[in-house]
Amino acid sequence: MPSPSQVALQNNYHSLFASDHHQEDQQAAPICSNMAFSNFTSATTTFPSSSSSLTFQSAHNRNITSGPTSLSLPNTDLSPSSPLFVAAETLISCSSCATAAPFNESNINLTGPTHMLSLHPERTFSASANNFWAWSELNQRPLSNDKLIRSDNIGTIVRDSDHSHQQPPILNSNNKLLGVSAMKVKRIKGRRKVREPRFCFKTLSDVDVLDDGYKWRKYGQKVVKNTQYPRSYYRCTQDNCRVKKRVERLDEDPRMVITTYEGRHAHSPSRDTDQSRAATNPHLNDYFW
DNA sequence: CGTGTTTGACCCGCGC
DNA sequence: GCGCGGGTCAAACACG
Repeated sequence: MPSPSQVALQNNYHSLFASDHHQEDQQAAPICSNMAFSNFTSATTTFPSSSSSLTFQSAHNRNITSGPTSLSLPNTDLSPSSPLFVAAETLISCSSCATAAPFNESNINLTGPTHMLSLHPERTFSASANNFWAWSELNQRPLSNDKLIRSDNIGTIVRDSDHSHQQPPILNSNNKLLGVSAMKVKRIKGRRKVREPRFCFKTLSDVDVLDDGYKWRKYGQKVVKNTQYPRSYYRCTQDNCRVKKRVERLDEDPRMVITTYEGRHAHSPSRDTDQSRAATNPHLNDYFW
């Protein structure tokens, strides 16, 4: 019996990143004959036609629930020129060919610096080893991480510290979708300290805290200025693991939950969760972080 | 009693 | 230097 949060995840999960800026380098990998996926660097997603729509399904939907519950994104959200980010465990299906498949290394051919979003080190789609954070090499527009966070209150994806010399990509102009930003730096007693990498995603969910396989302890809640919904702060309960996450609802669409992870887990997801997940669907871990 | 949440106070970076 | 505001702390509380 899945927990309420798991049910919500099964029913509603989709993870999506996109931004408005156009880039010239195009790299699309077909999943079915009339559907393609592009990574952030290519910044161009190909659709069968201007009137078609894409449907995102989670692996959980497909394998656990009796019928697929999915979210059809309106065409206005995904213009052919918008880059598209999909979490590694997300299934993508095409409205016109009725097929769905999880993104993975075998059915998608990705090249370039970074593509899909996953917190799982073994599921790195990046060309740079062990960097499983989404980032872009192409965008040179200077914008600090702080400004990005404060301008939209959504959160950011932050590059791996190994690449902190590069300039951050940008959110789109509508604050509707997400982008990638630079490392934020914090100092301890005058010494420069590198901030942990960040990764955030937007999820359609009834519950605020999604079951991501890790155990979290809430350590704070804050009402952020000019926002309707409070932001909650969580820390991983594992000893010696300093991963944190923030959870907040989107003002413009309260159905959406913005989850921002900071840091990398130094351990596997909690065993209990893994077992319950594996019992329900033996292939689920193939798609999960 | 152990574990997790709540919440007001505090810290600190940033902009002016 | 000062004020603002996001992030964190920690005591009190809730719950199994």
